[in-house]
Amino acid sequence: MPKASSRLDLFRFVPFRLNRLAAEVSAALSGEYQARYGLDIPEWRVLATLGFRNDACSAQYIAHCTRTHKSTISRAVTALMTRQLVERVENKDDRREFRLRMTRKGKALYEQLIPRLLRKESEIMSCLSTHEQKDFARLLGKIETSLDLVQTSHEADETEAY
Amino acid sequence: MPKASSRLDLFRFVPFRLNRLAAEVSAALSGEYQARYGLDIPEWRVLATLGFRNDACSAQYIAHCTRTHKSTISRAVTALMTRQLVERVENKDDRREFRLRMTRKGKALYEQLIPRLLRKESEIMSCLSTHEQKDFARLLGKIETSLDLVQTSHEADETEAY
DNA sequence: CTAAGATAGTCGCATCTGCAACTATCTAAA
DNA sequence: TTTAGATAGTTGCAGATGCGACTATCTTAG
Repeated sequence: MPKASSRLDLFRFVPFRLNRLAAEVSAALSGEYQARYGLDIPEWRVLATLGFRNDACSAQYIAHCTRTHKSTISRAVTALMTRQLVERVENKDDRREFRLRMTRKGKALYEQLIPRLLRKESEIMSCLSTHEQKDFARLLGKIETSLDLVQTSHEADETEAY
Repeated sequence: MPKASSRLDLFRFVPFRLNRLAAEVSAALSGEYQARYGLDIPEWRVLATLGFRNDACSAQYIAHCTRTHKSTISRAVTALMTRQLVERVENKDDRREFRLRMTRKGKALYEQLIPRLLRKESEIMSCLSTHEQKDFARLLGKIETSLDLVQTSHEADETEAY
């Protein structure tokens, strides 16, 4: 019996579709944070993390929970400090690390940026009904969990412990 | 009335989740095509396109339908030709372009690789039930359509026309 | 206390990839 | 036919980013 020749339709192949979709969505959003505010993705991730946790945290923590390499975060923090959007203070309890927080200027930018990004996200997702959006988020969540991508609050506490 | 302070939870923000998930899934697959066969993503996309369309096609066509920059495809094709996995022939009707196709060696590699990649995809998606997998694909498709990411067969014909 | 190993952050290096300029070729319009 | 503009593909360049080495600091075991 001859071996059936395998074929793979790239357009039905989930890894390819995720890559392409992620790239396209990022491009759609970059107009907001990049063109308008001169931020790249790692810089935006730093601000987003600092803004959500209304609290100073370390570069390492941001790297962990955004799954971004620490050198990338390091460079993003440097750039943000140069622009005086973020500042850091020594941690007396562990002098290896710094506590990062947004400056007043950084917070102002953040407050301007967030509604724009949320609006863009809504636009992109508006092709799905409310129910479908919830479903999509739920399914994404299941895949994330199975790939161990989900940062539990417990892990966050551990990383944050000092 | 004071303006409500906006916050954005990165872990619920779909663009971030898509980026992270796509990166993780790519990393999971790279063991198959990269570590085992020394292919990078653009090279794999070229092979996938040539393999699915059992037919010679141009670099430009591959760039269009995989949404990859033509310079990236050009370099991938060069690398694949060096390894004798792909060959190209002049198109007499349009001497600007070349018709690309896999060599026997390229097809052999492709035939080995496909089942591995499909198995990996299945593994990753196995955290969803069959019904959920279909649902996920359907929702992805709706988003892709609304972002105009879907290559219709009509467009394919147009691009392919010569 | 000391030594070995872990961790935070920085930086040089190599790689990847998008942009834009360039050549060659084709198409269409005057 | 000539010329302007479009298209296929290549390549130099620059920016982004992952890796690994490095320093400084902390932790833990003996």
